[in-house]
Amino acid sequence: MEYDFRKIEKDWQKKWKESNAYKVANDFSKPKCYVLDMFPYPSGAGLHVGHPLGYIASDIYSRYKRLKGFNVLHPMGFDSFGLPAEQYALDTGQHPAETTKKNIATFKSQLDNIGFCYDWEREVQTSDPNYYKWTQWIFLQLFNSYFDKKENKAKPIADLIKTFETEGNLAARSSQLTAFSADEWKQFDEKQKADILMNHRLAFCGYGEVNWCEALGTVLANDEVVNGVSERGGHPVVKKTLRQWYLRITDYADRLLEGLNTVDFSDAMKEMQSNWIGKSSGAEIEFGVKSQESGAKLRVYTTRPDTIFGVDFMVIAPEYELVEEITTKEQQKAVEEYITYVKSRSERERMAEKKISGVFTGAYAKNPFNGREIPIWISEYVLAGYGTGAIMAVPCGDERDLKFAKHFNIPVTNIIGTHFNGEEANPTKDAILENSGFLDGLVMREALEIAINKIEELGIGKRKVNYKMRDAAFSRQRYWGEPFPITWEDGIAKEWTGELPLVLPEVEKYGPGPDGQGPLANIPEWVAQELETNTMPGYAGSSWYFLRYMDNKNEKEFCSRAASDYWNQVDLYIGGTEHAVGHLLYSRMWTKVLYDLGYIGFDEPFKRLVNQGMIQGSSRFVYRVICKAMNNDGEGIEYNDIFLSKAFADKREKMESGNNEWNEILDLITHKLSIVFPKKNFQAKGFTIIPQHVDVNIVDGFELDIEAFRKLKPEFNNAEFIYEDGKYICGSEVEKMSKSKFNTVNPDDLVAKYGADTFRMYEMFLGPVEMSKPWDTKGIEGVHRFLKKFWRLFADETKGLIINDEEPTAAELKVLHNAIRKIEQDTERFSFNTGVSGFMIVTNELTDLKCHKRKILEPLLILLAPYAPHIAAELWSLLGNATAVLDAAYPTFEEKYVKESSKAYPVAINGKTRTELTIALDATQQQVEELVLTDETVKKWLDGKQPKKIIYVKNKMINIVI
RNA sequence: GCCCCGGUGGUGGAAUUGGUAGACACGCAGGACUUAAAAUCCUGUGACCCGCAACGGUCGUAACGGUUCAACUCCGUUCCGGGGCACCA
Repeated sequence: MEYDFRKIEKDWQKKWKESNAYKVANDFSKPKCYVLDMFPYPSGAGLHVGHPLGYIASDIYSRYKRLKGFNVLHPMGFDSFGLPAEQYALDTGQHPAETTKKNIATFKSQLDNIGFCYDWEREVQTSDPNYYKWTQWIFLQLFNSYFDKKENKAKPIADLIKTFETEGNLAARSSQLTAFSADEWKQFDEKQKADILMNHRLAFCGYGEVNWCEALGTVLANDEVVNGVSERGGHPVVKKTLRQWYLRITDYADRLLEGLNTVDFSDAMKEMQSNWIGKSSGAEIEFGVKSQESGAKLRVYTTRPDTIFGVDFMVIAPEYELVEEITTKEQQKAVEEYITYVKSRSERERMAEKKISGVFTGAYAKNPFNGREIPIWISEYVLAGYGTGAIMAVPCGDERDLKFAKHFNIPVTNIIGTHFNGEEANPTKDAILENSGFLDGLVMREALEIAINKIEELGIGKRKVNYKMRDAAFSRQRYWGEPFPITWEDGIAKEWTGELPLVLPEVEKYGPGPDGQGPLANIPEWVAQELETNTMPGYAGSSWYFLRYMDNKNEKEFCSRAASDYWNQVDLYIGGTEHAVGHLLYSRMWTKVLYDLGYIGFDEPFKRLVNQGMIQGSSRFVYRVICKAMNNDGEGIEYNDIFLSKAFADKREKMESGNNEWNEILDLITHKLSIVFPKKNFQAKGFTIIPQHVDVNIVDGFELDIEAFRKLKPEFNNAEFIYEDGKYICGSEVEKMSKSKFNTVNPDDLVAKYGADTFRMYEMFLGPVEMSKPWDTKGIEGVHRFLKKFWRLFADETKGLIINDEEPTAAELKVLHNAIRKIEQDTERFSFNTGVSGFMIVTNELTDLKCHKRKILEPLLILLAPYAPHIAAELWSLLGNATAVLDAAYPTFEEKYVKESSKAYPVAINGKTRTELTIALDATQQQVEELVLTDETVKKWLDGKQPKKIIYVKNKMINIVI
């Protein structure tokens, strides 16, 4: 009776499907547990071994919770709108809906293969009109709401209109919005009113810069732009301003920050989010510009108004509105050239640039306190979207400013005395100010407040809280996304009056529309209805999908209140850190809005978040040689079907024409040429080595399977290989797992070879779920061996079942209960790798004890069921159980079976362990000291001396200080 | 550049709260079983030194420095790898 995993797994998957074993009911009588994975984008490459890492972890946890009596919601779906499908459509003409459908089918079959406990009845797909109907509906809620600063929450825009009608916009006096009275509001025409309301809507329209590629006639995503040119075709890319939709997430900045205190995310994650929000306090200060009689003012934001006397220059963003106005004639050309240069640069490049660049405008600002003239510069490191787009540079206190000053020979004022050495800027707040007018002699920390007060008093600026976070751009000039249920009449955006969903129309081609508009602008009927031609971005659908799973068939609501009250927050959310500041912030914001508007009863979506590490690919390379050769008859060829093993290719750095390494390779090539062209007598003259990715699936460790290689690439049927030690060794590199790098490993292949249970446990055994690591299939055998060994506790090849009903011994009970404790703890704390090793240990121990007792093995089966559900189900039923192991009761750990009365303590001398002593657990300090001093090893180390101190930590260790 | 994470034997990793570094596996080496292979089982396996022995010694958790009776764990500096930086998802 062998462990026939192929048959067992197929049978059980079939049984589970037929019996609806994973159906989740909205059974409100049971305690609930909501376990969620970040749903995947169904890419054409299918699932690779990196995807299931988190899915297996959550599956184990879900099954574990079910055994513990919870009603567990553990759904799966697809984030099926997105750029790759659209690009594929552009390339091949296939409708994204078609390819997406195919890809989803592949993903689902791959997922089912691994034996996950999803209730597919609850699946959601963001590109399904029945789903995006509600995405559009929520968008309209955002569009029809504003953020009430007083109540610190979203409210219907109708409320705001009422306020305008009765009190006008008096509150606006303290902000940058225009103030008006109730009467004035009533006088405004429709367009004026609409424009004002647009300044308050949570989803609003504005203008923003995009990566524009003229040659492709389209807007490009950041990762489609490489070094200022388009990734496809290498065309120039510039900034272009287009009308865009935004979400007013900045209004939620404070609540997003505060909410972090109520959720169980890692400190790193919380830190990333709060850094992204970037709350800072300081002041906005206005500086007069010298050359401007018009009274143009330069408004800067600074967190350090205390350093105002140390300002040696100003830097404004190249996009700053006053650039043209203040630039002097002499500097005009230089400024224009610089701005042209900056236009070709992405924001990322601008921030990452180490090289200092900038240009002087010729204009000077005036320090409002001492009248000092300060040169105004333009530099790319100041971004228009941050603060006011202008900074005051204080080189003695800021490294970046100091480098800039040094580079352009701008004299540096020292206001912090000895705290500044002229070499390195010092951002201290503890220095006593010098050269600082009325602030002289004050500690900076205190000067800060005094400076702000003075600035406000003089009316040259005001206290200001600033956020680094910007409002979220919420539109794309693309096809494959949710259409906005918005129409434009006379420049006024209005809610579309039809019945949702507003279905994405068919298009003939997926290319861009006119003037940088999306493909929808090519459809006459669409344009005729004055419908918005932008579509929503990828994160629209993913910002609320966790709510739809709760009640995915509901046609009347996005989710019934009863369902969301019951399932409530996601108890455990698993996904990668790459979503730290995108998806996780947007979904938190949407949840808060839905809560504010009374649609759900909680304002944080995810109670606990676990970040799974990324499984990287371990790529393999072959080194192709392109060589030139000649023979004595003057015949010359270029030949490129020779591959060098790694050891030779590694020498290429050292190679120079004519040196030893070079000649060695030439000889090897010449030899190979004599095999390919037997009578020609070619002599290799020169060569280049080109590393090429090779499919990792035909490489064993580092050794290339040449037969498989020839089979896979018939064009290399006659290729020659230069071996080392009789093998062809490949190069390797750790990279992202991707089809284009030929380093993807398909779980299907591993499941076919070792079974789903082995695959699941191996992925967990690889290491902590949170850690990133390159994939390596080596080692899976060990896990497979373990499952076979586990099987042999129950069944013998020849004798069949070997289970008996004898009473367990104390030793056996101890082994079992140690395992219960370890595995339960490890599962709870998400340490699945040590959990797996716990199973290995208990199996090894029971094998050594030759234990085949039902009373020991049956509880063990329940422990294993979440990790390896198929083998557990099979053995469970072989033991004669009529019920499903899925709903068995989790075994309870009992202390009494594992209790010890003594412990083998490590005894250290000066911190180094020298021996071991077994001592009763309830021993006192004095007893231990006496005992320790009689020990031979200790005596030897003491060498007759008296110990200075004996440290005894109960249940831990003993340390003798000499 | 900025923010976050990581670095432990030949390899993946363990050490949960500062308390025996290397659990559990892989690989490798040797052995048993077998006509043979597969499968399975047993033994050894961080480096170095001494030695008849070892339940003997020294070193060792990226590097350097610090705190402590005690540091993989805490602090500081540096190096390397990964993720994010607002239109990939």
